[in-house]
Amino acid sequence: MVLPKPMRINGYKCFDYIHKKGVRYNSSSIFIKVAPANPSLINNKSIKDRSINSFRCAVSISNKVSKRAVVRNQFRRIFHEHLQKRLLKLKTSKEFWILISLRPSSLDKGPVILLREVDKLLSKAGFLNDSL
RNA sequence: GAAAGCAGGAGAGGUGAUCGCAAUAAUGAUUUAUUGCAAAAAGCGAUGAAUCAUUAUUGAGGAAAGUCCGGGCUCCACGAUGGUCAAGCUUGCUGGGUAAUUCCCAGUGCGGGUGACCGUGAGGAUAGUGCCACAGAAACACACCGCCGAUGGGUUUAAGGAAACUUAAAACACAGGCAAGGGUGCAAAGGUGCGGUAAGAGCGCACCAGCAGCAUUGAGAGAUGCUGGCUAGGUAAACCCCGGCUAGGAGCAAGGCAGAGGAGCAAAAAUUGGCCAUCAGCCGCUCCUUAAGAAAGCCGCUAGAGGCUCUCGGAAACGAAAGUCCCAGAUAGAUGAUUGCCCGCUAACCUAUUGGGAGAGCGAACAGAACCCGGCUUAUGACCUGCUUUCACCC
RNA sequence: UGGGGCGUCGCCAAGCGGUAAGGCAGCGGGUUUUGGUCUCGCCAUUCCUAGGUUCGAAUCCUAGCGCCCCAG
Repeated sequence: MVLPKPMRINGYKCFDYIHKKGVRYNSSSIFIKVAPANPSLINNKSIKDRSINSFRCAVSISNKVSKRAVVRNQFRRIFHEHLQKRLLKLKTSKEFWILISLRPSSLDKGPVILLREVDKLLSKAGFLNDSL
């Protein structure tokens, strides 16, 4: 299961903005960056006006995590499905952009452990107070 | 029955359901732009764009990979054609195939295998240069041990002679002859046998191997036969020589067009230019910058040296003709999750058997399109089909 | 996409056809009352992997694996 297009982040400039302005939360095999939304950077009209809820997410998996594209695709699908479960019903007053990035050490851990780490990091950022 | 060889097939076992993602199409709704009717507004209509909803269709591989070759396509540079030189090329037996190739098919020679069959970078080493460690006499022309003492000279002995001296006499081995044998080494100057000789040697002969010439045969690489004189190691994936081929540079991040800004020319003609190769027709035109750091304005962008079926030509690679089909186009990058039924396989253990375990479990390998094709290479669990070989047993 | 380079002992490395130098580290002995210093010795079965050329490859050729760098 993959997030629908309006919940993803598009374009080089958006990622550049998150990397510069976002607040970083670390754990052993994952880090996430959270930034308030900046819709002026999105030029694509088809996506700009639509917003299902107040989040946009991106999952970034480096070549160093695994050389094989199949493995990286599997990780991406697992993460997207998990994020859809957690964030689809949440609503906040502001819009936020979230970037989730895997470190190379995450290959050895199973997906269950990694998803727990994501939950921890999201609650650190202040989004998942109730669910935990 | 066992062990092999070759060729091919197919690649989450099949088929449904629910949810989800992407693209396209249709319908409807909303918003918006242009425009028509209308004096204007309201309203109605047309066209386009965006979003949402519903429905339908489609949605990765045999290697999508490595990016190792060859092209298509695009722009820049460039008068045309031919030749020479330089440069580059794993280009290098023959004939064919292909858009092209370092690819494919068929054959020749050589090598491997009992065989089916497999492999093959397969021009030139008297065009030249280099290298061949250690060992060994010597690594390209040499003599350590050894063999000989024909020929020349000498010493000693023997025989003859009174002596000088003489001798188809013997021994020694100085000059000399030899390269058979030993030893060295990956490799030592064609190999084996017989003759021959002082000893030897292609010195002579027979067979084998190699070279040259001739004949026959084949499209050719070659094959077969006869004759000849006996012939100077290896290495060119060392430099090189010969023959052949290539002709520039960049690469879809190519590039093109909307759009934006600036400058100039022209003001309904003419000229120039564009659509467009020409006529007609239409249009204000030209130049520069920009047109995001790869999508996020559009095109390029998926109809292609395309797939499938059948026929014909060919030994095959492949070619020709006909019919039929449309089969991914994303851009932080779409293919996933759950599950029903059928099908296939299965461990420990129990039992002692075409069994239970099993109304359970598993259905797995390599692996993810990014402008597109053809090839090569590499990765790949379990499986299916056909042909062939060897061995064993039975009839 | 295009181009360039490197893999040799635990680490740094030399060698580019003929027995794989050297330093650091490690281990053992000696010197010393002990430690350090000094000194002697040991330490590469496979030179990233697999084929090939060669009498003989770390070295030459081909294919693969891994790592790094440059250009836009």
